[in-house]
Amino acid sequence: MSHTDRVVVLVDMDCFYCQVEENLDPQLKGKPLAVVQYNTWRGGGIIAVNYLAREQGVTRHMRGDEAKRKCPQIELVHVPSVRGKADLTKYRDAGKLVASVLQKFTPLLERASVDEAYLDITDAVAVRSNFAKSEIQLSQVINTHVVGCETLEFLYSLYNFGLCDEANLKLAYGAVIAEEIRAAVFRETGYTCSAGIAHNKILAKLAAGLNKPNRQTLLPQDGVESLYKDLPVRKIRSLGGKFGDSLSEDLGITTMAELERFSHKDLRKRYDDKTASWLYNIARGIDLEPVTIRLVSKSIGCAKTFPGRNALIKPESLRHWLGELSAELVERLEKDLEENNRRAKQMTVGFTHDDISASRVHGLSSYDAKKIADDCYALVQKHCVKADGTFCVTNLSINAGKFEDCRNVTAITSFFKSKTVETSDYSDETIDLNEDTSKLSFYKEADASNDSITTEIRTLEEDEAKGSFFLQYFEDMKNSKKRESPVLRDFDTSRNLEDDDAPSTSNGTEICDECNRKVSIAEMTSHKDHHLALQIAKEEKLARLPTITIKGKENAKSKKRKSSDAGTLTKFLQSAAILPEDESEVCPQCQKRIGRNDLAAHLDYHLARELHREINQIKSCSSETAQRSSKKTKTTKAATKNTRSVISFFKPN
DNA sequence: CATTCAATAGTT
DNA sequence: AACTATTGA
Repeated sequence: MSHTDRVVVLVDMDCFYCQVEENLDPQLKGKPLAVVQYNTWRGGGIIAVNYLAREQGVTRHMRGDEAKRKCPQIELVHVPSVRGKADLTKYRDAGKLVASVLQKFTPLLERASVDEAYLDITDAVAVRSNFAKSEIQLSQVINTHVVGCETLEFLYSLYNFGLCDEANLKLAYGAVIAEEIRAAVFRETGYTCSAGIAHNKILAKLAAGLNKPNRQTLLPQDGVESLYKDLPVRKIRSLGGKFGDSLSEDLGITTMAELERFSHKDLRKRYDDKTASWLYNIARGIDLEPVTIRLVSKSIGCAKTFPGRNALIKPESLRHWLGELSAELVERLEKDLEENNRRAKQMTVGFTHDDISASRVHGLSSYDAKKIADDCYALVQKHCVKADGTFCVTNLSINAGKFEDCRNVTAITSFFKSKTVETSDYSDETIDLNEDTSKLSFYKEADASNDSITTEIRTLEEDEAKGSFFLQYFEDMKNSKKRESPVLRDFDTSRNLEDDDAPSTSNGTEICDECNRKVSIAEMTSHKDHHLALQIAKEEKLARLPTITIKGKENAKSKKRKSSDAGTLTKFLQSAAILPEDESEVCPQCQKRIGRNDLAAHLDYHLARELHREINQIKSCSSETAQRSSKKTKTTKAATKNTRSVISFFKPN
């Protein structure tokens, strides 16, 4: 029961609105592009920029005109204007399509915005690792970056020298599944996305932003320290605004590493218990907030600003715009009723007048645009009209919420009560019955039948088209001899506080000069062996890469030799560190002192590292062709030549 | 005169 | 219920 038990993925669509436009009009692909709303004032406001345009320095916040100046070739797509205001329907619909794909991988899906969602794939990972027949291969995580080390090094560490903990293995399977998720999203929607894989939501979100676009990032718990070293506090979700600024100012800090120096007690002096605990945990990469099932929004609203001279001062214009807003609102509410079988019971009308914002709540008995507009008009007028009878409104919004389910929900409710505990590990998760659980293929299937879950499994098995996670899940469950009882996860935020007085670096450890990680002194020898053996693994992986031709004759032997030779090689390297100056030279790559006779081989080691990095980059950009192919050829040659030297480096003469 | 619009969560 | 803060495209 620890904070590293879960596997959380944050899927974030790349410049989503731009991708939606590119797919609707494929001619736009390959061109710098921005999406703008309204073109009346300085070319409209930019709300999304694709990566080609970002390369040219185009950013959000810019006006369309400014973007044109920066990047004359840029294509500007305008958000359609309906009833005088921006209509974001197509992006909302595209977001729903993506969510429907994500849903196939776990019911524990939380839509965080139109283009972002959290997935708790802990159970899918458990299934994978329980039934895995072989080690995870690099090819399964070819688009994955790992914070703190090379992906290959991370994979290797999972299976050797006992350095791996269960937690990192889970994340590795999480990355494999995340690759599959992103591939499915692309296959079924044509959109690319980035993802973060970590033990919690905060870290998953942070990780997802590290390698964009169309890449994913695994953030191991032991990668947090290096990442936090220079990470500005504002990069953490919810610390990007005023609170983060005041935090930085109050504590006199800039980075997360600096925040970690504050004890819980120190934080408690300035913040309430909840905030202090949250900060304390987050500074250590701990976040216990659960992924909650949420597929639909809790409110639906629309708004419009009337800046400067557009301010509303006449009753007719006020009534007009409330009419437009309520028309849009009703349209969306009716669509929502169709899709989600629910009705909003309350509305809130918001308004800004003379720089003062206010809002009023009102019952919502029917989806009647005229009645809503009239009700809103009365409320706004009552509040905004001054003593002299004039008013000046610069912003209007209408929001609908307090949804109630229309459908007979008892069948589903009773299903959860009777079946959830025995079949699922989600019993501790909040399940909002306002959600349209019938959309979950699993629940729908189960609900449609009164038979037991086992019967249901057979139905699913017979239906190949239902290629969901659950098919595999139940398949594995059924074949499993022993099944662990459901585990209750602990999200109590008051727990998991480490002892304030404990030293941040425990005794008996040293920093490995290869990887800068803390390693216990007792384990240092085998840890060093790990780095050496890693090189052998790299040779093997290099040899296996399909686009690279390397003589593989030494593979089998080098693997066999691994255990027997690693120790001697360790001694070789360690002795190199204390060589006298006249018999050695300082390596220009790593500044280590290397015996003169071994310098050539040592340089090959660095070359192999570099090659691996290059090859990784080529592999991960497989869509590009022309420009890359020349580089690829060059690299292939170099790999053939140099890797053999690396092999010989490990071969006893 | 100018991001604009949308959605959520927390506080009082 | 009203208001504020935050995030994100």
